[in-house]
Amino acid sequence: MILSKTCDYAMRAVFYIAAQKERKFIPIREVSEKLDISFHFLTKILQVLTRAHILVSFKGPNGGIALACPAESISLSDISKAIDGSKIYEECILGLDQCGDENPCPLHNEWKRIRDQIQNLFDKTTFAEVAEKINCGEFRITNLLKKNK
Amino acid sequence: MILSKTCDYAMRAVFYIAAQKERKFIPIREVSEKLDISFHFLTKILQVLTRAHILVSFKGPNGGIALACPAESISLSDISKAIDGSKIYEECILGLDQCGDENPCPLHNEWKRIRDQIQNLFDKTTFAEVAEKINCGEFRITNLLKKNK
DNA sequence: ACATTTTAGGATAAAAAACTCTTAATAGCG
DNA sequence: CGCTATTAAGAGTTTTTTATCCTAAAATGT
Repeated sequence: MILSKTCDYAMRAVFYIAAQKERKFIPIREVSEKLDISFHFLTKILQVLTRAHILVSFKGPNGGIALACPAESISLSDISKAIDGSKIYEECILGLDQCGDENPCPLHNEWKRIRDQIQNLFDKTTFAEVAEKINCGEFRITNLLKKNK
Repeated sequence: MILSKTCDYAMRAVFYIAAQKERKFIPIREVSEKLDISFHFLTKILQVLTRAHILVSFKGPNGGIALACPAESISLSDISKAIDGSKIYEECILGLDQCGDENPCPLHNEWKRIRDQIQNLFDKTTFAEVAEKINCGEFRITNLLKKNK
């Protein structure tokens, strides 16, 4: 798993919010129900994004959360870095410290190429693009199967 | 982290063994000391590889572990699958179930391309190649810094 | 002022991953 | 045979990640 589960939840939540163009504040409860993510846990995760100024929140009736800036200016890597940190973009695939062009592991050169592609994908993909894809209806951000309960 | 820490240890251990061309059975203790991995933990991990018939083991004096087949015929993905399973080659980056060409998530197409490259790298890279790289001395499989103790 | 809706945050629990320890089994050697 | 070197196996612990629960604080409408 390249992204933590926490980060997956965060991404999907922000996808959902971004896809609600017109609306202002979306209650976390609604997001949690639509995406089938534990409300309390999601609340916690989104607090991190609010503190990182990626989202803004508003308490009280008609409250909820909203993007802090236009979806065009938020990239996937903003979320991934806020939740999981930058390590996926820097880390050695074998977990070695200071693996770089100077002291490479045997897979460094090959892995670096792939890692850069991941970074490039996450950097260049904005939530505006993803929101459009979702709203065109051909892509989903929910599970097909409900969790076992 | 794309590979679990356990899998990283396994990879490095097999790298080490593969790099000892001439020798037969290498004691796990030696591997654990050279790579600075907990002996008992490494033992556990390598048992999995032995049960998967990637390694063979021999108890008693002059015992140890060795590759079960020539290093040319063991690929990185053999180890990764034995330890972590195949999920990294199949999983959705957002953690959604059944994300494929039929019910894609918004990142499916892009992620699939990258995931296939990872699979390709792991499938095509054999331990013979890596062993050669290690023996030529330009690549390392150990940490530079000792763990905090 | 009060009730309602909502986020914020702490405290805790459950599950998974990483690591440790102890004991058993096996093989070789004197 | 009995000693030693070595892996095998399994129980037990710690740490990290994921998830739940409860109470407080803020905003709104009446």
